[in-house]
Amino acid sequence: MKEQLFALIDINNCYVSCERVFNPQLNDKPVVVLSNNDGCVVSRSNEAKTLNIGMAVPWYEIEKEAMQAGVKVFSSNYALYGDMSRRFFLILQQYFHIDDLEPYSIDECFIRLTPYAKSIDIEQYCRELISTINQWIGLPCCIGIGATKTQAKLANHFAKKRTGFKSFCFLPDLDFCSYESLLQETPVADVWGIGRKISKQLEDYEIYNSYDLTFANEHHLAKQFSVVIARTIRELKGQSCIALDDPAIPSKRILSSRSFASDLSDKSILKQAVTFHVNRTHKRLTTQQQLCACVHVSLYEKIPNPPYKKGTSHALGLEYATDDLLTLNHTALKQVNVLFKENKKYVKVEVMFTALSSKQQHMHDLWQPLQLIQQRDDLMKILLKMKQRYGSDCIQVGYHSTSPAWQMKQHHRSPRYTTCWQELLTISDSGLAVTQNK
DNA sequence: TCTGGGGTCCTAGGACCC
DNA sequence: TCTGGGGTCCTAGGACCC
Repeated sequence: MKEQLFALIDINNCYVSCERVFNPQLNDKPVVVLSNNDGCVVSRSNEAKTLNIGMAVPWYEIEKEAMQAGVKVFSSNYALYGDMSRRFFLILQQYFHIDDLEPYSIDECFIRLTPYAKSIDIEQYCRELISTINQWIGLPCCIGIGATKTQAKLANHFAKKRTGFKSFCFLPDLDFCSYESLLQETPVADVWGIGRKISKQLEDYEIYNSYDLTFANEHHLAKQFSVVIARTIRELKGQSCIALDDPAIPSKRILSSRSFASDLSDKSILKQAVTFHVNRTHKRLTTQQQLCACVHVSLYEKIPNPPYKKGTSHALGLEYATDDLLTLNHTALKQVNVLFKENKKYVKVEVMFTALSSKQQHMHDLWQPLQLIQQRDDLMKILLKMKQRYGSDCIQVGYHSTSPAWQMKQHHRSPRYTTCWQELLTISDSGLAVTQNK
């Protein structure tokens, strides 16, 4: 198999770096940016890191000490970060074809490098990119390159932490001994996909660093944990298992949530909050041109011990997938009535839409993406496409059993029947879903 | 009338990421 | 007294279908 190459580029200490662009006096000073409601630390400058200010630390825990140490603190300004991020991705598009880019977060992007490997000097090209980004929008970046996405992540980690690399690390160029010793010096929790819980549990298997994990028994660990860890091991060894995502594929879930500044127990205010979140979620739903199949509402109540809140949720499937705001809001509010309890203190509310396209994920490979077919012409187009793809004249037709009308499933389920291509020409019913006969 | 296997769909919850 | 706000994927288990 042909060797693949992935790069990961990201902005160093993104939010802090954005603040510094507009306030150069912050350079060389310890700076932190806080999350919503100034809850916890979400970005730190290197100077703040050396003061041992951890990521995601609750601000109230360190506020006093940090202020004494002269740390500059900012509430997050997502409009600013979003705008800087947009410029960052625009520059990337000048260097790589858009199909070779997978924006991974507001400040990170995976790049498919394989097509460029032969025609360019990769190191020179990447260093030029880093310097362009710095010159044009003032943001510092690092690039890591590996044969897999997990390796690229790791390489980016090295590029950032090891000054010797000077912001650029090309793993395939390292000799095996250097790679081995870097792996040994990297705690297993720093591997992409291995979090706090799993890394702790891995100690029972005498796996402490990335090297231990790379050469661990994949099948054994897969049994103990899940297939995810087996995939990570293969990726560490250079066997690519995680492909570049297609950014055109819309999200499966869209959610909006927020903690309240203070807890509340008034049902009508809670309903207002839910409506607010329905509005936000609905905006993203329509931007992505999706339909909502199911509305989930979660209310979080206050509890005395960490994590200080506990959620109860309720989901309601819609009879028809829709993007109608009034219907969605009505559905969400109904659930507040179900969930709400008098005398409880609520601290957070969440509204989530399951988008229609997620239904496709659960369907058999041979299912044509679920569509409600209103027009006979549309039906014919789909059937033609299926005929081309599967080369079959035999097609199964029925109301789809995964109609979003879960509550009314019994009413909507109809026997599927097998028919032939010619017969279908006479069908003009609406609300049909179509599948190839197995 | 009873039993069972194979499969799907859905929920809840856990772990991870930034 | 104070602990973001998005997302993803995976698993287990119950209900249901043929």
